[in-house]
Amino acid sequence: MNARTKLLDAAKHLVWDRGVEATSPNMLLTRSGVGQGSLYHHFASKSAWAEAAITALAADLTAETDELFSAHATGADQLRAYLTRPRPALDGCRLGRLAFDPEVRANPALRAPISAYFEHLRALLRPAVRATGVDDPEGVVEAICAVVQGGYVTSRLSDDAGALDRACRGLLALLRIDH
Amino acid sequence: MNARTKLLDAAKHLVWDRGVEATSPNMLLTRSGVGQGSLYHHFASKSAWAEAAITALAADLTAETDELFSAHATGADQLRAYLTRPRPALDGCRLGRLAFDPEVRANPALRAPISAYFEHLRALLRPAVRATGVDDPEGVVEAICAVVQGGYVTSRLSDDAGALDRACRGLLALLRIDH
DNA sequence: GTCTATAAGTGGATAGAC
DNA sequence: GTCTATCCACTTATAGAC
Repeated sequence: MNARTKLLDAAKHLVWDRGVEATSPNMLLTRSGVGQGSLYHHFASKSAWAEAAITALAADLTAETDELFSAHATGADQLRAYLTRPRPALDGCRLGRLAFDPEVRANPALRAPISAYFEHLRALLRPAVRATGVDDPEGVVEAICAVVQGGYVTSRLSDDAGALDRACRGLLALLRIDH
Repeated sequence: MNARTKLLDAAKHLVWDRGVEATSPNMLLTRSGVGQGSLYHHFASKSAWAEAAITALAADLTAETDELFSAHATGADQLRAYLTRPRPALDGCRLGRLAFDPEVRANPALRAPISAYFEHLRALLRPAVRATGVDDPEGVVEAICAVVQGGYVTSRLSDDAGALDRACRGLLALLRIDH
């Protein structure tokens, strides 16, 4: 495992755990075990490794989500699978947890991979929601995205991993696809 | 307006805008127009003014929410009012935006007023949701909390204030109380 | 109560040797 | 590619005069 890979791996963990603003070059060096010279050889600046980390996290999450949707044939099955998928409720969403990070807000290059992921997610949800025949499909697509992201928020604030699960089950009940 | 009031007012704005971790004593001095000596006279440490700011933000939001619920007689009217209330989608929820702030996570005194607000909100939503006769009322209560918090997240990440509104309307449609 | 001065530590790099 | 040394600004205070 070369230095660049170690750095990127450590950056992904730190950005997920602490966000960009609260992660320092020193933390990255300690966690990766790589020296300062190597860090600035492989990445020109903090925003360079932050962007690489966010891009990699977005690619991972996109691949997992694509796999989940392609494993099911009907819209109802896809929505059920999406809303019951196991999630690290107390750790937060790898991408959504960055919504209020000041460095992410100030830097469009950091925000772009995140907003692209959410656009992709909406595109996957849209046909599945339409297939259920609900009123206001655009609103329901957005509500599904929001319940997951908000479940992470209320779980973390209440220190209760069950909050996210309950919110998803509640939405499934309203969608009337909870067997 | 005395120094302490100016400091608390500036701290509330900064904590809402940037969170705790990313707000420095210097920013507080600049925004409040108060001198360094006064700051450390009125507050012993950064966590002291952060706690005062969060406690005040939670009291404001609790009062607004109580007022909204008490202005309506039926559960359906209360839920409709809660989900259609105007919200600063791109600025974020004063309390929910702190969910992934490292200083808030590390300091139970900062988290306590926030989790108390969400417990209070659930207590207001619970009878209103039960009155609608939905299946899984506990799940639906949590879904309502989550859709609002998640709507703030997806609005901010997509730089689209409409996302929060659409999510709330989508949930109202599923609740079948959207006239 | 408010002011200015000071300070130890960290953040985010740059320089130059190896 | 990796190392150590160095740098300036900023963070979070503390000290002591007014």
